[in-house]
Amino acid sequence: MDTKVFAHHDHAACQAEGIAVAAAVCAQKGLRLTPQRRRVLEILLSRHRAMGAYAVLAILRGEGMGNQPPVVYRALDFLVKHGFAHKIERLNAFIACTRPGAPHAPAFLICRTCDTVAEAHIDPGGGTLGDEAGAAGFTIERTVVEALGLCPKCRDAA
Amino acid sequence: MDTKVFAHHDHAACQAEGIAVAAAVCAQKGLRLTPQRRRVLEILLSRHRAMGAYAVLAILRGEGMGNQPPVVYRALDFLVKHGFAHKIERLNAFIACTRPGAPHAPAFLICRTCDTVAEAHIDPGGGTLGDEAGAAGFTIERTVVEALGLCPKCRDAA
DNA sequence: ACTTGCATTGTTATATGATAACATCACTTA
DNA sequence: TAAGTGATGTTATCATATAACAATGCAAGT
Ligand SMILES: [Zn+2]
Ligand SMILES: [Zn+2]
Ligand SMILES: [Zn+2]
Ligand SMILES: [Zn+2]
Repeated sequence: MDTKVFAHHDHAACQAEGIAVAAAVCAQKGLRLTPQRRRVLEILLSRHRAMGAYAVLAILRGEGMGNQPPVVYRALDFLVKHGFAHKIERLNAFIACTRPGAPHAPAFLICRTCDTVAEAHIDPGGGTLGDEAGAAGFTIERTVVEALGLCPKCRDAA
Repeated sequence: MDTKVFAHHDHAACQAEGIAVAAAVCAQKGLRLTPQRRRVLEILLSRHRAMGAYAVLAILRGEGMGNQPPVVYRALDFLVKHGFAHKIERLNAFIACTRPGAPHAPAFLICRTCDTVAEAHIDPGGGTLGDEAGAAGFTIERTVVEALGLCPKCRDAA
């Protein structure tokens, strides 16, 4: 799990690696990491928080890289579709993936005080829910798992 | 788990019980299950599907029980706050609780074909995620767990 | 009955999140 | 060059949710 995000870490490396991996995966799969898409990913990578589409759009606007909602939604759709970003349903917001390229079932730890979001990885068919789904004949294709609470730093501060 | 919702069952009993339990809990806790709130709960209980706030509002309108968004959002807030309904984050929609009154951590199985939603119950601090959160010092207060896939009926039909 | 306080409801307006539709541009390939 | 495809620009609109304030209803205490 990437709970390092709750503590000090080499964040410049986070960002650089995120972009580098995305670029490598795109090159390998024949996808086009266009300037807009790359910039949106950079924006998401700039912090370990989820950002709303319109917050991203505001930044793009300031840089002359797009003025209308579809611009940012298209970029976000691309990033989410290919696993470079995730949508946090609870927040209607988006965050860069910390394990891009590799297929995985993400889960998120969301601090209600500082809004930091850590990405964990789970077995989508595992646990109690997987057992019950199996017993009921329900086929799980995708999971949304988001835990809300307090990160260690904010808990200690309280 | 209430996966009976994927098959034939005595649904009239579902509805009657939902209302009866809500009324009993409200009486016991000094809450007011007003006509509007009761009616919204009845609407949610009418099917094992999540309904958008505006879909509920459309029904209320047809019955002269409210014309503006705040009417339905207030009723939904009340029902969610006191555990008579849940919000499905993935769908921006609401569903009646199948275990009202008792505190619980719900999880949902959402069929992408027929839109039926079953409510399961999980241990919020259990499983891989709970372990990882504990290891990271993250305190889980609430969980959003939504599995998307195919219910047995729709899978057999495919 | 009166009044005081508080929860609920009515209503207007607006904020926030997301997509449809269509024109234009750019890059690839025949 | 021409056609085909994917990406971008742009307008308009839809969908979801809340702020703010007025009016009403209800209960407790006098
Ligand atoms: Zn980092
Ligand atoms: Zn925090
Ligand atoms: Zn039923
Ligand atoms: Zn189904």
